[in-house]
Amino acid sequence: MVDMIATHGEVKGLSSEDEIIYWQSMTPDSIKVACSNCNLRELCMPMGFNPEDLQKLDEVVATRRKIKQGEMLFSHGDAFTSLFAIRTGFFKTCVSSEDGREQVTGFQMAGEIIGLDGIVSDYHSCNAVALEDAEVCVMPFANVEELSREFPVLQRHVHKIMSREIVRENGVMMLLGNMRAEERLAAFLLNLVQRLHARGFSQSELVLRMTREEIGSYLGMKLETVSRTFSKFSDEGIIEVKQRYVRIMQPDALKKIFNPQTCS
Amino acid sequence: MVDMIATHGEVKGLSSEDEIIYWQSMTPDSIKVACSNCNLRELCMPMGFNPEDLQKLDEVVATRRKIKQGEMLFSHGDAFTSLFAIRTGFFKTCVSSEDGREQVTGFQMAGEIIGLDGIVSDYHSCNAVALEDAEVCVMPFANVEELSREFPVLQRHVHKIMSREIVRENGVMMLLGNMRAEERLAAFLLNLVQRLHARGFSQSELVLRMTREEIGSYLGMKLETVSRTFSKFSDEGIIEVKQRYVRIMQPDALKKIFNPQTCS
DNA sequence: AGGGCTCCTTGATGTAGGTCAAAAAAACGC
DNA sequence: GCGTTTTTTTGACCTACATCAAGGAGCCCT
Repeated sequence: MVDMIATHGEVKGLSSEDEIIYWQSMTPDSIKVACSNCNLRELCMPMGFNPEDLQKLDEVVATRRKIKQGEMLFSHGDAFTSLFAIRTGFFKTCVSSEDGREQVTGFQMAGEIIGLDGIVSDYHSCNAVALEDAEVCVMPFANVEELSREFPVLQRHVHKIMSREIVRENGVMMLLGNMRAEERLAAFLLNLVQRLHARGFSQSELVLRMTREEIGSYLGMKLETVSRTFSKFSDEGIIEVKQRYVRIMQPDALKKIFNPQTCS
Repeated sequence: MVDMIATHGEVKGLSSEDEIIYWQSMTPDSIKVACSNCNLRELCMPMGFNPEDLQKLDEVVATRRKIKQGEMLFSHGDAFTSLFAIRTGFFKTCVSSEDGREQVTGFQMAGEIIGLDGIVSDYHSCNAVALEDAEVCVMPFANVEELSREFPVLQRHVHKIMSREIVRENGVMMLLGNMRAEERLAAFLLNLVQRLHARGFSQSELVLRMTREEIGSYLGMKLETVSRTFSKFSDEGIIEVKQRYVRIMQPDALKKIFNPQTCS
């Protein structure tokens, strides 16, 4: 069985014929987004709903929105009204200091939720940029909170999503504070490929949607260092790199670089 | 008016006579924690409750718990059941990699909430260590969620607390990824003193509750570099340092180091 | 009061990764 | 299809911070 690697933002089978027929069978007016029959449901929605509750849950999503590559979904200072569930495409989020330095705080793919930074102050504190053409489900936060009160399982889900983000950032702090360039890049690749694999893609091949500079910004290193480290891994036969395409030849070697303990 | 600087974990007036009398006037059995008349309420609880709701809200806190300096409130792998509101004392939270490297992910003081990392997987992923004798309010997360469903203002409050933590960590990522040692330490001092000031302490004097090594771990630098940078600031007359005691002589100079843009 | 801690400071030296520069390779626009 | 722009790679050199090392200061315990 051959895994797909082409488009990371899409989940295997998402743009299936079912999907197309579903859309065509409705008049433009009646096109209403519906979590209840979304292939991504298991990624961004809680499990274990009975059918009628699931119907109700469709109300979280108000509309969908398409974002072209390079465009911003939201940016620093924008009023916060909604969370966004990524349907297709790939995003980066970044903060920038007054003097223009930019820090990429994360890369997000289909099924992940962005916009959580806006809750605390009612305006966004970071930018979300589409790294490829994307579509998101717009979930007005008022809806999220209202339905959370009604459905404990949704409430718990929202809490877990936020907690997961906190724990992820803890891990990035460990990377940035304690790890060397090779360890950071190994961790980065392993994390990406693991998330892609969870979406039905290959666990050994991927196409990077971000530049060396963006990877570097995320990992606290310069683009030249990213490039050199890729080359080093490649020379050692750990990966194959051709521009944005990466093939992981020796996943264990990567794991060993990231964490010498766990692998022999 | 002279601000206090002695004990960071306590908020000005917290251990007042009122407090002592309040405790003495009750029999041991009837001692029940109560947010409704806690001096810290405005720090860790939402505003704008009417008295009877406030009564109800007391149910979030099950018990209190004292933690001695150096002891852990929770540690990696512990089952997650509760969030903790710090009443007095000062904590650090840290994660550690398999090979023993430790990354301090934050320092927390009175009125702040810790334990959010545990929500996602039902066990804690970091350690919380008391840097001085401390007392926390134990808030079973089940209570928090139940009352959140009943009181939208509490629900919103919980969401804001988690979002604030996400935004804080974004800022730390910027520090670790983009800033030089001096900028990191300046940012660190300004942040600490600002939070202390919000609790009624001086905006120019503070006593550090953590070692140089812990500061270094948080800021991604070695303890020697922390020490040298303190000395440099001291030589330049920006601060006065005597071991753990720090006096900020030129706050604007610190701000300028942290962010050249905002200050002239 | 004295001995053994831990914590902090400061100096000398080393190095990982940053900076600068140039060219090659893709990607893009018309 | 061709010129322009963006992205990537690689080399040569440099620097901010790490590492190693040695004292010194404060603190706890008996």
